[in-house]
Amino acid sequence: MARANVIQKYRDKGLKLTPQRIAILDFLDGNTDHPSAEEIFSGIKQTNPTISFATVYNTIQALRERGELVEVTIDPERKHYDPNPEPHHHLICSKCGKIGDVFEDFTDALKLPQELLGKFSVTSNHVNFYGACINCSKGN
Amino acid sequence: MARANVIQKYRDKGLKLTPQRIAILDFLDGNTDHPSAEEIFSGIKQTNPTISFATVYNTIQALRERGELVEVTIDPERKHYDPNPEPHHHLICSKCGKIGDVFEDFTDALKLPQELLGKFSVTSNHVNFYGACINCSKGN
DNA sequence: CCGAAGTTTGGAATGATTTTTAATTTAAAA
DNA sequence: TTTTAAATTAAAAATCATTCCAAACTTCGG
Ligand SMILES: [Mn+2]
Ligand SMILES: [Mn+2]
Ligand SMILES: [Zn+2]
Ligand SMILES: [Zn+2]
Repeated sequence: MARANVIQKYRDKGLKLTPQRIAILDFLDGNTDHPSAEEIFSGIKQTNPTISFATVYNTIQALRERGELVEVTIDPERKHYDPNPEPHHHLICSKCGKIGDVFEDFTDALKLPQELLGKFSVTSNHVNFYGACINCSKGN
Repeated sequence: MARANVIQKYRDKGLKLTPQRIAILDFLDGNTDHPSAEEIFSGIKQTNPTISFATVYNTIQALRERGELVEVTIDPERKHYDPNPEPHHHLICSKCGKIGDVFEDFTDALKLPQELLGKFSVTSNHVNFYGACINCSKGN
């Protein structure tokens, strides 16, 4: 998305747009790396050397409240963030930790077994695929 | 499993069996609640008032190294632990946070889309089902 | 029993994340 | 523009789960 459009989009959502926020939005726009807060912070710091962690966390929260950013709970060490709020699944490389996307709806296949049908009503599902990314498969 | 058998099982794995460890093993044996470290700690403290958090974490680690306990990374706030190391999937109640088990192998249904086949080699998968447990559905 | 090796403990340290603070900046209305 | 309330910022402090540490204590084989 063009930067001007990104800015317009968030202005419409009632976000006051500061240079730091624009840098964060810019960094996240189209980003499929599932960065952690720290990774967002250091990515931004290159162009905004004075940005603080609080600003990163504040903005993460503002975006989450507006449904524009999703917390990804896959890495036991830290939270990661996904600027794509569409439901999708993830690949996790057990070697390098890289998180990739899988856009496919498995809902039809993911039926609960009989004995659980009356005990839990499912509203959504999320699949994690563990294995090795191509990079880590090669250098094995 | 009978307590004597549990003890034998871990002795065979080279674990020195202290009263604290036995209490933890006892607490975990057959437990399907996916407790956090804190929940293990307070569950044990009733009968072992002097136990420390470090012991709980030490034992968690010892059991994990022996493949007897699995870290569950579902709750963004804290780690949970599952004494069932068999591959299986989870139900997460979005209301009360309760984590339940789903014993069913969806592997055949969970094929990566064409374009990812050459980019990632999957070794395992894990499905999280989100929704409402029967308790939370009723009191809705 | 003895002793080596492993374990427990309480407290301190760590690391990610959140909250607080006081000063600054902004949006939006006049 | 000017005003003003609300939002934002950077830095510091607080929080919370988890890990580390050094000293005291157990376990278990011999
Ligand atoms: Mn994603
Ligand atoms: Mn389970
Ligand atoms: Zn990799
Ligand atoms: Zn529930």
